[in-house]
Amino acid sequence: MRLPVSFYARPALTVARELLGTHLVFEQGGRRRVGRIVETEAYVGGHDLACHASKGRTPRTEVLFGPPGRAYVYLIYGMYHCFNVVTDQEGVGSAVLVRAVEPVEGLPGDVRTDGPGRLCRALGLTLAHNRWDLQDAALHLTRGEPVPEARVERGPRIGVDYAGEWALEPYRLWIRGSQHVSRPPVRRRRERP
DNA sequence: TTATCGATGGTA
DNA sequence: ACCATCGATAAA
Repeated sequence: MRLPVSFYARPALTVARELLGTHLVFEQGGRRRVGRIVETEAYVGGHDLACHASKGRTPRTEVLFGPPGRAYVYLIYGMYHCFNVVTDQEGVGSAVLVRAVEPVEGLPGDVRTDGPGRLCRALGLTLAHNRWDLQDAALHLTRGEPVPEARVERGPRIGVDYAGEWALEPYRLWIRGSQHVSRPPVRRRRERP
């Protein structure tokens, strides 16, 4: 049930695809929160100028080069967190950013989990969870209903314009039609009251 | 509806 | 100085 290390020990783009539909589980203070992953982004290695690993090995990026199946959580704009899973072989600085989940368990029905910052806030993920092993009973991923290829949509990654050509690569993946994807490609029409 | 702007702190 | 974001506000 829990995704094994072999799941993560593949190229980031492959993991980003396979992560769609899986469940992100985080337990803290006796509270269990679960979200179904509906949107991801692959950061494929040190040669990928959008990937933090392109800055080289630093105290912050070291975890990206470490063994697969660990959490990479960082602080962005001083107030939000982004949750990634480290992928590929040890020595390859790559990861997959989880950009949105659909509430499954332990989350108020009205809480927003679309967007990397919002989902971390909703689940309670912070810098304290950086470098955690994703085999941890309190933080891991589990299998979900497989998502057929026809339901997978791809496009450029968000917020990485500084990365030049790399910003154009279609490394953002999401489940077509999900109401929980951040910045839907087809502008969500307002529900009629 | 889209566009702009500022909060806020780790990292280098 | 920069930043893999968000939410408030303004403009239209």
